[in-house]
Amino acid sequence: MEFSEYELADNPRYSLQEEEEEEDEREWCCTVDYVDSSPASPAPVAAASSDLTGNSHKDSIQDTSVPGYRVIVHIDLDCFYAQVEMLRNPEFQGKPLAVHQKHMVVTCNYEARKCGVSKVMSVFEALEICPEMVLICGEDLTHYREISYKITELLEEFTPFVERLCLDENFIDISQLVEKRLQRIGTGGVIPANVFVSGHVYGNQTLNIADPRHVRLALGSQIAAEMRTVIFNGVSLTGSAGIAPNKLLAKLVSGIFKPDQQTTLLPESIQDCMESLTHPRQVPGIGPKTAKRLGYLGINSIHGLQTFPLDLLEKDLGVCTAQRIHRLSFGEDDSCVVARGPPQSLSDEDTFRMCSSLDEIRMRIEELLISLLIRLHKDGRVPRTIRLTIRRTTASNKWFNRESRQCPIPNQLMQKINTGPCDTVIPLVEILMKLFQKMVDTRSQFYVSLLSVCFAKLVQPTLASPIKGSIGFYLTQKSPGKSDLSPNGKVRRQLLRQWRGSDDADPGENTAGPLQGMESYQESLWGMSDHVAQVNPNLTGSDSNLPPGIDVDVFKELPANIQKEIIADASSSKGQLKCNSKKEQSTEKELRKGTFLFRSLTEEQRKLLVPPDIDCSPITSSSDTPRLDVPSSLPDDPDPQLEQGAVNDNAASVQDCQPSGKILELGNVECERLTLPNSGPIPSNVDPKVFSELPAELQNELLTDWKQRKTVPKRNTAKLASKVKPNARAKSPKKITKSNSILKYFNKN
DNA sequence: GTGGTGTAG
DNA sequence: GGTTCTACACCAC
Repeated sequence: MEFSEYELADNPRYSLQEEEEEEDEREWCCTVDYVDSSPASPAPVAAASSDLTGNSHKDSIQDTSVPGYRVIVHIDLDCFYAQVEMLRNPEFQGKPLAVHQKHMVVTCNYEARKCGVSKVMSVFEALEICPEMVLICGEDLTHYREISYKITELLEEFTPFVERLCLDENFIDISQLVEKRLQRIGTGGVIPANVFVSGHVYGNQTLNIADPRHVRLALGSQIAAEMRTVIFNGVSLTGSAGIAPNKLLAKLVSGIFKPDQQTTLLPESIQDCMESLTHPRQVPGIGPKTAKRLGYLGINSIHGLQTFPLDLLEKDLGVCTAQRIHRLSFGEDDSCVVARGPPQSLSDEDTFRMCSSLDEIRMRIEELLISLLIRLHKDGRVPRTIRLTIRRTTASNKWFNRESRQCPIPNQLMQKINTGPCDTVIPLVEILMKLFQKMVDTRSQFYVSLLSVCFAKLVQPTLASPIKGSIGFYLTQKSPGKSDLSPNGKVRRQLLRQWRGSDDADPGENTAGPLQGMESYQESLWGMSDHVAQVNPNLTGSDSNLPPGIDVDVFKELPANIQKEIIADASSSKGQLKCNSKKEQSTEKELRKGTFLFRSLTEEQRKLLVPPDIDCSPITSSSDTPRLDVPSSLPDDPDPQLEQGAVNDNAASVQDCQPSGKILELGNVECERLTLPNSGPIPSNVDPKVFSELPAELQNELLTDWKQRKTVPKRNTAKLASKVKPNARAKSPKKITKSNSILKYFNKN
């Protein structure tokens, strides 16, 4: 087993130095001395394990070298989304509130539950039951994700053995914290008689301090209570906890007393606890499919599962699954708590009633992609794979299975993926459209009700060419007075937090409000903070004439000329950013994402902004040019827009995303001189109409760009494209500074 | 090793 | 079935 770089090298909290600090700050907290950063001390050996779903974990950090009774805590935030929303909108406190995604209520607070509202109820139904209910759309998970990671981080202050189950649930293995505390309170092996259980005990079972298992669980309950207190002090959210000898049981009992309570399960009550479940489906680890198959076997109760012949079960479900769920039915679960670190993939998806046109598919894919690119930029890692998932409804048969296709991301595109949407959106959309066409015969009628875009195989960019915004970038920067980048330094701790998405200071350094800093990361998205408010420092919400729905703070972050453009657009009834009630929200969202301008352009206009390094235009294949691994049987996309300005007449293909340079070529061809308002000469292969519809400033930017490119030594790019290696081309002098380019609004570098 | 699908929470 | 994610096992190639 190996510790991930994240776990050991990048996480200062697990260093010895930090342990000493932790001891000072919180004397009751056990030191984390089983993870030693010194090279002489080998990392703890982990056992391959499996979680409740049967997934094995080769990189578990469970330390099997320490004997003793396991104590696992499961913390489940109480109606998480609703709590977050009440925190963000204190005026909603005490009112019935539900959070919905599309037409479904996904969670609601206890006031709404009192009215009969429940999860997975339609919004319509919920409002009928409770007309005064506050309804909040929870489709944008950004805030929830932020707070969720903050909570995990707070828990990691106790121990590194924290496993995120989902946004609002964590498992914590506190076995070693318990052992430490035991050593501290037990003098000469004698346990004080005043050991108690914090919170409820399952079945009101009496604690027996003569039983070392009871003592450990009791101490565990105290640690769990402290964890809940830390969470509440840190983010003002309450949660319920379960304390038990394994993950399965901890999860089962955490929900018994809610909200803001906890339950400890003593070993003698395990069988009672399991038998209290009315159906196998209630066992975490037995999902709807498995439960259905059990139903076919006539197994509809825990007792039925426990007593069913294992060999028959194995025949039907396979040996592995059968044995696993059979053991689960007895409350046995030896799976380890696995700190997984950063997510292995980032995805975004959207559902809709029906989508049957390619244009709409493209638009939705682009929206998902831009949203994902922002998260990716913040993450700092680079994906090697992109995946498109769809759910379609055929005319003959309604089915809900998902289908997906994926492909590697071309190297040169991968390297640019974190620099800004201009560089990558269009080629990535083209890739995704190809993947879509790989699944759907677009020549016939199709209906799609879900689209999901996923970046997978996330890797750190090499330190040799770190991407700004990534941890790698900061680690290679030498800034005066901040040279402490040692594994134990607080700078590193902050970097970790930046990666996590909360830029606020260390606990203890910042005692301000619970949500402070949660949104601060947005300021740095796409490098907008590099060009910031000093452009127009006096602007305020009251005098800005901003269109409704635009966040003043975000607006102030924008360059002055863009601010003017927005105001001008707002005052014009024909402005591109004109808002209707629905559009207001998307405008704000886009502003927050820093992509509003890009999105306000037509596709053809955007293509003009594609930087020269990435090109989707067709190029004759070359042996030394990396190619995207999409089967050539894909139907070629006869997209005329792509062919515009192409080097040759080949049909556009995903495979042809090459670093050659559409704009570079534009700058090198003999230009037809056109007379347009604000115009100089524009390249012959630029549609004058498309160009003329661009905002004047963009026209000027492009003209300047083209003019500059004309100073680049002339060369036959069509030939060059097939000869020059990608890396060499990436470093070619054609890469013009973006300081005066509209691209600066999108690029941080 | 890669890609597609299914299961799970 | 309904949402929005994230993760991983298993299988085919």
